[in-house]
Amino acid sequence: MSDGKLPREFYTRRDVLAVARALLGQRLVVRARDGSRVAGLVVETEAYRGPEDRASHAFGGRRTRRTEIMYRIGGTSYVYFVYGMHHQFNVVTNVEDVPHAVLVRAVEPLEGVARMRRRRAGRADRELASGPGRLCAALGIDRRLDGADLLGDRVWLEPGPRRIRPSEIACGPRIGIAYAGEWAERPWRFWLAGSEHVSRGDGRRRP
DNA sequence: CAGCAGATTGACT
DNA sequence: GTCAATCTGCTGC
Repeated sequence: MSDGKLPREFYTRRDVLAVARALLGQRLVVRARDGSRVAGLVVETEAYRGPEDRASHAFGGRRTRRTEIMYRIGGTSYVYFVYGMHHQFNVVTNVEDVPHAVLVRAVEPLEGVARMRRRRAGRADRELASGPGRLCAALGIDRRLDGADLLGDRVWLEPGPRRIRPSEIACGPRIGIAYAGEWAERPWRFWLAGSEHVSRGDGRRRP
């Protein structure tokens, strides 16, 4: 296995915050039904550190059919369905049995843009994948990809086109987890400062 | 097995 | 800024 995919060691690092930062600027690729590629540059992520993180689905070591995937080895895809209509794509990190994961919240369209425009009919390009539900719709990610190996051939990450400097990375509180108390305040959301493709979770929060 | 809230989005006041 | 859509998984009766 020596193609351009990010290696297993990228995902099995013990620090999920480091992986959340390192994912910025990488290329998320989904293989379409006809074998062609649809891909985007990761511009926004959030770290979830179960079992201690109250905002994580794996808080308290919760282990159900849905969360079971989070306990797999780093480099596994965790896709779940929320609000009755949206999918969310996560990257499982750390070693087996440690339920850490990174939610990919936004990507900048790179390949298969015509297909994304079709799937997201009527949206401006900067809104094609600027949100966790939007990027799943644009890239064609659904629960069929839950549990997929990110070193396999259905969905994976490749090194991005350029190196990201630490100074380009902004951080702030995670979105939509107000119920998580003090955990909601932790600055575990990361994005490429200045990107026009980050989610509106940004501007929408706080006065 | 009913009720409810959710790692959101888009339409509308 | 407000709110419905829509359904799964979890919780509790």
